Parts: sequence; C-alpha cells; structure tokens
Amino acid sequence: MLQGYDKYAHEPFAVTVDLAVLTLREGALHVLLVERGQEPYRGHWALPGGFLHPDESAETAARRELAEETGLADVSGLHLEQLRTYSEPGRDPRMRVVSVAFAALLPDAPEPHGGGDAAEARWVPYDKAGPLAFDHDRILADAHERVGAKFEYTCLATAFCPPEFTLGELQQVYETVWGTALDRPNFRRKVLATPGFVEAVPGAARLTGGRGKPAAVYRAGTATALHPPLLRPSREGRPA
Amino acid sequence: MLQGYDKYAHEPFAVTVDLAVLTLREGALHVLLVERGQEPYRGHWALPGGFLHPDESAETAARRELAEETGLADVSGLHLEQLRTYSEPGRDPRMRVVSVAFAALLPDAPEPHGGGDAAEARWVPYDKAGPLAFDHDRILADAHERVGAKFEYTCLATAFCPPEFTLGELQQVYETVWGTALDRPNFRRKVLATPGFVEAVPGAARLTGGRGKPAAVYRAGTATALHPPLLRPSREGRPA
DNA sequence: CTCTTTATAGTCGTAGTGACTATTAGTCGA
DNA sequence: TCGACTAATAGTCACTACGACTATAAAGAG
Repeated sequence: MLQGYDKYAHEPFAVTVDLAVLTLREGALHVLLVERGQEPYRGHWALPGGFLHPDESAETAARRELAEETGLADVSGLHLEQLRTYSEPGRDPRMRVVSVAFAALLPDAPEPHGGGDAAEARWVPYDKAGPLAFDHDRILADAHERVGAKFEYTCLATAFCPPEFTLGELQQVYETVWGTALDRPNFRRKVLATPGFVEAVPGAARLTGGRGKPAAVYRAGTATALHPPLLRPSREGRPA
Repeated sequence: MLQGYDKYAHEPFAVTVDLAVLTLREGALHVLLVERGQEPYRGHWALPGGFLHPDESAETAARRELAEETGLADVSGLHLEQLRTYSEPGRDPRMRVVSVAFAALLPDAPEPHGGGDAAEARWVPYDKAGPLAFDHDRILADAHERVGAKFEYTCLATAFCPPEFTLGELQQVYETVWGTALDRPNFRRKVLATPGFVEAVPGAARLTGGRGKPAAVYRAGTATALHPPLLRPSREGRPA
C-alpha cells in the first residue's frame, strides 16, 4: 500500500523499456535486434530498449526508443502495445532492473541505421532470433503470442500492411504470424463480412507478383474489434 | 537499450504493486479497498499495494501483499493476473513511482482484518468504489475490463466460485461481471458442452436459496481455455 | 491460343447459438 | 394435503457462421 513510504526503505530500481519490434519481410516475420557492445552478453543480440527518463512514461519512452532504433521520422501512428513487466530479481546480473516490455508492429521495414547507442541494429527472421541476452527470448515469445492472439479478435493485422494492400497480402500476414495456411475464399468472405475491417479503394487493382488476376486494393477500415472473432485453426477442435 | 548504463544517469524509481482484488458478495462485484491514513489522498480509498522488495519479483510482491491485506493463510491457489504497468510521471505527487498492477480473483470474501499498514480495509461494491486515490480508478476499471474479456475465452469464472458450485451460481458470476442477463438453458448447454470446464460431483445436489428444484453440484474442471469462446452479448451484433 | 497462376464467386453441410417451450423437483402458504 | 410458486433441466427450431469444396474470371508466359 502506498502509505508505507516512511516505513519501508523503498529500494530504488532502474526501470527500462524493452521493445519487440516486429515486421514482415519477404513473407517472414522479422524482429529488430541490436548487438550488444558491452558486458554482460557482449556480442549477443538483444531487443532494443533503454532507460526510462525521469519525466516520461513507459509508453513515451518506448516510442522514443522506437524512433531512435528504427530511424523512422514518424512513429506516432504505429501500433505500440504494452505486453507486461518483467521483474525477476536475477534478470540483469549487474543491478536490479525492472523492464516494461512492448510490442511494436511495422508495415514496411526500412533497414535500421543504428541511430541509438546500439553497436549494430538489424532485422532478424523470427525463427533465427537465436538465444538473446537477458530474458529477451521470453519477451519475444510473449510478444509473438500476444500479437497472434490479438489477430483473432481485433483488426490489428492491418498494422503489418502498407496503407493500401490486397486481401491476399492481408491473408499472408495472418498466415505468417499464425504459422498456418488459411483457405482463401473463406478468409475473404470473413474479412469482407466484417464491417469496418477493410474498405475498398475504388477502381484500384494490383498484380501480386506479376502473375494471375489483378487483386482489388483495400485500405484499413475504422473498426478495431472483430465480432465474431476470426479464430485460428488451433490445437483444439482437432480429433484429440 | 541496455548498454546505456554508463551513458544515461538512470534515474532511480520507486516500484510498487497495486492490487485490484475482486470478489462476489451477495450477487454483486466487490473490490478490496484500504483507507489512506496519510497524505496525499488522506481519508480517500485506494487499492491495496506496496513497494517491491529488493529480492522479489512483482508477482511475488503482489502475492505477499494479497496475503497481508486479506489475512488469508493460503493465497497460493488464487488467480493473480498482471494487468499492466502505470508509469505516468505525475501519478504520485510526491515522487516518481512506477506501479505494476494486478487483478486477483477470490471465491469467498472473508472480512479483511487490516493486517498490513492499512488504517482500514474493506470490501466495497464495485459501483460504489467512488473516486479512488492516485490513478486507481483507472486501474480498477482496467481490471474489470480484463476479467470480463477473459471470461469470454477462458475458464477463469470458476475462480470466483467456491470449490463446489451449481451452474446457476456460475451463471450469476458471468452475469455479475458482464452486467448482462444470460439465457439459462443456453448457458447450461454451452458450459456442459465444453469439455473440462466443469465436472459433476456425483450424487450431490443443493438448493439455491431454499426454493425450487435442487441443482446439481459441479467442480472446476481441468481446462483453462474455452473453444469456441463464450462471447458476451455485446454492443456489436445488435441492429446498429 | 492454351497453360499456369491468382482472384473472385458461389455451393453445401454442419456446428454453434439465440430464442423459445415443456417438464421435473423441490418449498411455501392456505 | 393441495395447489401456487420457484428454480433446474430437457428439448425444439431456425438461423448464422464457417470449413471444405467447386467453378469462373482475368491476367502473363510460352
């Protein structure tokens, strides 16, 4: 309780934010990693992040770090989601660090120019994001799970898409994040039946790789929730 | 990023946990509140909580505080869920406090004997949990929303029930948390059709208030997820 | 052309569910 | 002891959503 100020010696903690910045490149989920130039975990890869400044909230700090690490001028429209806070005593060998973790979703993936203090920053395929420093493997896995779960009942998937996209591209986003194939006509029916999920760009059509019939072009709609949800073909429901 | 140790003057923060301890009493959602005996917000009600000790995680601290505030001997089996972390610079007028918020669900509600430093602790109906200290109104609302959402796709509702309960009681839990009435036969069908949600206690039956046909008694099952989900009759799906 | 590729349209059967009605098993009050 | 009342449980019916399909349209490649 908060009346304990004078009673407890409230130990000071260092507070950081850690970011799982996700994007899709060439049909595969990628995550932004930085190479550590100092001990501990020197030479290991880690999630970008940094200390909370005295005058900012965790969300503000996360957005600032996101801008620094990606080099993007405008990160105001990007989806940033607080995951949870990691506070196990031993998670940083040097000192007591409590870290607020965020997931960020980017549509396109400009190569990061290590603007921050990172020795090197790079997009790494999610599957090859080997053992990371600290508990960042856990944070990254939690981010993936959260994003996958939110795809079921929100319109979050469009955050991975450029401003204009085809339904095939949107389906690829789902398939890549969930790691499962989806039936194309059924996916299409579901998306179009959900009001506000996507809206057609009149008259626009685009070829999806040079071949086949050009696909209609859509924009993200105004809806944020998905009712009823678009459930992933999960472990459940199978003949156990 | 975490290599910034020597560069940034990483300001120390006080880290606390705040608990939204929820229970059902007489068919209404109640929350455990403590009366503040010190400035600021002296005399106001607040969520229980306290500072993180140097050697414990936020989860450990939350469980410790929960035991202290409720006076319960065994809080190991209780559902404790990290909500999110609140870190706005001005949320505590005295100092920079970052708070990790949790929601806790209790089946029965023993009157708390203010074991901690709380001047007074009391169960307060959710609706009458007037303006709270700090940003605790927001935390409490977030807890309610999170629990309501989790009811849709998990078996969490049994956390509000005693070890043995009737389907009518379980339905009341849903109705109270969601604030909507549910059709009894349909609710029953749905719960029984979900394997592992509840399991029958053989031969047991109980009257639900002295009247009517005695109801069969159930225990919480082993399942944790609900597939397909039990969606609340929401704002969506209505003729807009 | 025709073959391949991709988008789009539509069909069919079934699980899930909302809105009901009917029946059963108790208590309470006259 | 006999209804009236109450609550639990059983069952019906129609409609929606969805998985698994087949069919057609529109492009490029050869």
